[in-house]
Amino acid sequence: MNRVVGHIDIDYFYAQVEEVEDPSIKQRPVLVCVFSGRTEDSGVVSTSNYRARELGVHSGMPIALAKKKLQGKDPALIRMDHEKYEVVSSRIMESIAELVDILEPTGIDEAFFDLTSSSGGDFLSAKRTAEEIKDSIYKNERLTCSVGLGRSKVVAKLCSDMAKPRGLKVVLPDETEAFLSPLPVSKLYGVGPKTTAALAEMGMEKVGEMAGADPQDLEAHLGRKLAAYLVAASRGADSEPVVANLEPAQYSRIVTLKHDTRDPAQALGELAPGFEYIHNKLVASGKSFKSIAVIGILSDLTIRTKSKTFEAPVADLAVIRESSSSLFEELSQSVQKDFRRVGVRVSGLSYVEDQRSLSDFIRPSR
DNA sequence: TCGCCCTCCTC
DNA sequence: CCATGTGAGGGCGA
Repeated sequence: MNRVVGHIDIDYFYAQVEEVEDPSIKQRPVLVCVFSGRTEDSGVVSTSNYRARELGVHSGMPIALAKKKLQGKDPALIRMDHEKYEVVSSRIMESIAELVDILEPTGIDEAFFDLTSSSGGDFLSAKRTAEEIKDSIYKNERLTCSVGLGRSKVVAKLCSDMAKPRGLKVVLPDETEAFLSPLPVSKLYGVGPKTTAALAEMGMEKVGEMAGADPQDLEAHLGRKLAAYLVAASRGADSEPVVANLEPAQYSRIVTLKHDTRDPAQALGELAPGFEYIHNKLVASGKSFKSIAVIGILSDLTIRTKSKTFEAPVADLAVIRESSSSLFEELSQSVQKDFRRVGVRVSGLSYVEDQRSLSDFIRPSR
């Protein structure tokens, strides 16, 4: 049977949530900003509405630069409120889950879903479900979203991307090759600037050119996994299943320092709330970690890490603090420049028997 | 397997 | 002049 895979993406999510909360800003450029706190306007634009985009603002743009572009345009600058968006997101995900076979959230505002068995492989039936999802989100939250349907994750994601804002695009199985072939390779999920450049060097700019490429050649330039993925994806034959309830593999926290420094004690001080945040995550999820890393982003924006792995899983706040301390000691001695940002990450997460909550025994899935 | 780095994703 | 924050995954040398 046909696989029927969907991808949903809420339009300019953070900014749209802010518009719903305060409709009076809707006609203005809306910028949801991450203020780093170094100077008044330091930080970046996380999301903006379409009015702002028309005026040249985009995600990742420094706030000061965005303000310059919007002089005289009466922009609304709003501080990002992650918890608020998290609450809205959870409600939406729960509502979608009721309408699909499998739901795989891949971010705060997007998810893959599988409709293969409920649609019986029929895209017309799946399309009706997709419309139902869109309608229910609009009815309940007043938020618009874009949805794509195709025979694989890569196709579904491309469709939702092309459908935005507020659209629905379906690519039927027998339309897939013709749909993919003329697209630039950079449109494919997982193909960023570096991979695009590498492919261009091999003479490949369109997806169709990869479908017929020599796998050995691709592998030599891009590595085994990526080569295999690209050949499959370019034919719309990527076979990654939609999987519900993916467990996080790591928790991390990075902060921007008030002032650049090489002093490990300073770095540690500003990161202290980060240690607690990670510890809370571990406790809440009932998990322990096996590896811990500290991350330093230097004044020239290069990234350095230092990590260690324990023989057995641990979860103590004191261990996080003390390991980070000694790792930062080592890292600061090996770098020539000051830290601009510092972070900590725990990985190799696992459940520890006596930390599991009762619900895990009542409901063995998880 | 570990440690480190690179690439990519989203907003 | 200014450049956030979170997480996944892969390559590669040791």
